[in-house]
Amino acid sequence: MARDTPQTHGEILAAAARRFAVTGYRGTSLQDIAREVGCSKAAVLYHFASKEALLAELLAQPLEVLRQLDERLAPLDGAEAQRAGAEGFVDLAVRFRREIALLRGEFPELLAQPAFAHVQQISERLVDALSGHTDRLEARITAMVLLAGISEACAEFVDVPDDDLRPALLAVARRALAPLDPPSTTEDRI
Amino acid sequence: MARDTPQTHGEILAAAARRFAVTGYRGTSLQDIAREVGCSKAAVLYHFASKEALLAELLAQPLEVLRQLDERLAPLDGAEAQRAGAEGFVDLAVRFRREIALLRGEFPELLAQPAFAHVQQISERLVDALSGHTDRLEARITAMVLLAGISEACAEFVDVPDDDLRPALLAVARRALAPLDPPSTTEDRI
DNA sequence: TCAGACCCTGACCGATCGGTCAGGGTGATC
DNA sequence: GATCACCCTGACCGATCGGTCAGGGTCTGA
Repeated sequence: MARDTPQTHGEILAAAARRFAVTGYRGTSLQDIAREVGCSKAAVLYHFASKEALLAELLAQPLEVLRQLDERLAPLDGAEAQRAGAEGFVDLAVRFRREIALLRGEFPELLAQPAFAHVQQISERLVDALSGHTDRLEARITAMVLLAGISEACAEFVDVPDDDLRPALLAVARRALAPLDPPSTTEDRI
Repeated sequence: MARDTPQTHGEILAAAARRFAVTGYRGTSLQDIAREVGCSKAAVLYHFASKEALLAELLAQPLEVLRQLDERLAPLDGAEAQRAGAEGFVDLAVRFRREIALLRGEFPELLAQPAFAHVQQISERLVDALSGHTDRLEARITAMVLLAGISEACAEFVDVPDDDLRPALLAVARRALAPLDPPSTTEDRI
């Protein structure tokens, strides 16, 4: 038994993450990954049952963190949900920049697969929390702009240190959500 | 001479747009497009020199509009550039939802190709305008969040009428840019 | 009636994809 | 020295990709 693999397993995972971040999931072949590691394509498939399994393992941790965020947000309401949702998602996005970008950029259809069905649901609940559990179209659009924008910005500013990126993203989120946060229902029209 | 083609040309273009929007550029084969049109794959390649040429024609109009926006923004400065940039991009994104989503979602590498090099430059100038031509990291991050978020939201809310979507997006943009718009340099920290 | 442009087809091409498989090297255990 | 699990390789598979090609209908104009 012991551990599954000494080091190659991890090297393959890291190489895949690097390649996926540059050329995307579909744009990266097992051969590409093998070349980067310095082993054969068959070796990659010895450590991982399939290309999809490789992706799944790569996404396991960020998806688990996303699930935990979903759990934390469940009992919250209104402005509280918005604030916690924004902070939680910014943290997550900053921490898992590459993985989130990968997920968001390439998988309207992969996320539609049954194996990732729960992710879709969690995303919807996150939009719901960010919009303060309102059905108002404007609130939902704001939430979507923020979630997608934060994801993309994280992927784009890969080299910016976490401690610079996080507060800036939080500030944008707060400004964007501001007039919706206090229930100043005076302005309904733009 | 006369016109290039009677109707099939347009049908192929429309079918390609539909398929690309669902399964992405790479995820859509010429066979898929041909099947949707009801002709052979060879017919598709009779009307378009290559798959890439099909994409180029599909993107021609939105890219031209983007170029015009870039031109309009060139002489503007500061808050004026921000306002015009936000309004112009919201209009463009709402109008060309599918194409923008396609471009943004799939082509970190296709955009890197020489044929699309100018698009990359225009995008950078657009970020520049949205951040009020400032080098401040926070401003640039805000701009990126907005541009990416607006694109994604447009793709996500395909069924929302333009007249509902546009004002909502403009409102988000104004809120997100608000504290940066007047140069109230009192707050530098979050 | 014939020529030629136009539109399209089916067969085919080489390349590449994800994945399989038989077998070889190596190191620990008995 | 034999055994066996583990790690890995090169050769190979069927499928599919974008793209080519020779040729066949169809329509028009001379």
